[in-house]
Amino acid sequence: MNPSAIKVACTNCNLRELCMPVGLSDQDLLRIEEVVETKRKIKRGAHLFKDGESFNALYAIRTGFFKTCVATEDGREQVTGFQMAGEIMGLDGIVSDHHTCNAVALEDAEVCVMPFDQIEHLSREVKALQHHVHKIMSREIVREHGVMLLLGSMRAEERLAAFLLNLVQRLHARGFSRTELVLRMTREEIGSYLGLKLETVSRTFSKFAEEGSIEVKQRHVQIIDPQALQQIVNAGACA
Amino acid sequence: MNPSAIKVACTNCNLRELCMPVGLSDQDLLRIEEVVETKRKIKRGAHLFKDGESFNALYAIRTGFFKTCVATEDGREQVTGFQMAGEIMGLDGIVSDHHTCNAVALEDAEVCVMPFDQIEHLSREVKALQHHVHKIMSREIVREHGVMLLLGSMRAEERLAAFLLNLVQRLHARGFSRTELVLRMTREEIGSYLGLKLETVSRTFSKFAEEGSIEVKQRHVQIIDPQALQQIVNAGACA
DNA sequence: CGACACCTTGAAGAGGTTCAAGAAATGTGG
DNA sequence: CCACATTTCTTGAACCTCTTCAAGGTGTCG
Repeated sequence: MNPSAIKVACTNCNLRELCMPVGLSDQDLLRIEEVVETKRKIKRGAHLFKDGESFNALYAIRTGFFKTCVATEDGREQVTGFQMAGEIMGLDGIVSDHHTCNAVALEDAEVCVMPFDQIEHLSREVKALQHHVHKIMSREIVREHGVMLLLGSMRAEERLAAFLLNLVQRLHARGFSRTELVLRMTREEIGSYLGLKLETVSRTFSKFAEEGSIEVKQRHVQIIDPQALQQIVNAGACA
Repeated sequence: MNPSAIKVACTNCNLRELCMPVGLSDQDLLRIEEVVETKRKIKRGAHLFKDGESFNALYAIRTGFFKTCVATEDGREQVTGFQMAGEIMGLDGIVSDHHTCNAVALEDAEVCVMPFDQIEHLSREVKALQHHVHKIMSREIVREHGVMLLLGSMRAEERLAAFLLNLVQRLHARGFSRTELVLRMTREEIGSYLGLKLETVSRTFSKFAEEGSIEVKQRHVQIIDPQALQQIVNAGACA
């Protein structure tokens, strides 16, 4: 058994409303809690799962921050997302019983391990869980539509502005500041996600800072003028 | 009732193995057939569903060809995919009970309408159906990862080559030629999907034709040298 | 404290876009 | 069935954004 595996209790988890259906009976909640068998700790830089590994479970992030990325044999890499507390990882593995991307912790992290056969079993009995699983997958599909829009039709400044706004919005939903954030990823990782080179990311940060929209000190970013950023995102479409 | 609604029979459908789980008992198959209540005909240019409409059903394409696209209020548009016979549309609508993209027929089409509440109901009882639904959603997530890789890290030629190879591969799986295809979409729609302008798409077609990899007559494309196209896709990663 | 990873900035260059014009195909109505 | 309007496609030339290459600075961790 994994030495970093720990028993878990959804009942007291403050992320419950993020990863669990709402309005469950106490009884159903307890049954789901049995599915969420263990926690697993992941050190910064370590993989939660790797491309090619067999798929067994979905993972709900309790603490920490992850990136997921796909890679081709010939060395191309693309960050497909950044995940934070309450978000679910591993959905890519269902179709082929093998993971098709890598999940890497960008800071020390803890995830809840949810064996997928148990999820399927229980969601045949608990309607709310079933629908919740469907919603989670649908949400991921819709999120990726948004990324495709970003990659396919936005320019560098628009991409970075949209990225920053998305990040703070998600952080704010978790109780953090809506104006201040600490980036857990490198410029290169941001660039990969946004389809830009790290130099372009860096330059664009500097440009936003010059314009007074943000303040940047390495990975600490302060959003000074969120509306200016929003403006940048919307303005581009007027072409 | 929709005048173009027609009773359907999965049992004889030659696309069954594409949209249905395999190894079903005759009994289960009949039950699923009840879920697939009706067909619906869509004229070229008409919407199957629109962004904002309430979500009721998933759609399996019987004949015809679709595009799905997202749009922002401010006029930006992005084609998120092209769908052909046997593929499932509408997954985007599950999360919010409303569709978040547009599905437009690029040629006269017929789809099977599968009310989602019935799918959920039945997949609580038929394990194979449940898993099949999960796989379909996971497959879409993985597909979109591929598009993100394409948009985020490939150059124009690589994108178009990958696009063509993907199209013929899917067509071939449906019994069509693996070297000849008729594009059902405009250069502009290809461009939107690939994050390029229509002029770039056109120029790149011409370039491939000059190099002898393909022959292009408007929307008729003949793949002369598939390996050359594959080469182009792989080569780019060596940077 | 030193090695290493990460970030910033500049200058030159390439790839893709934009603007523009014309050609080919498609659809429409008489 | 043909003429005309419209849409779609191709191609050229100038331009612009982002990349590439390069160097130096900053921060971090053992």
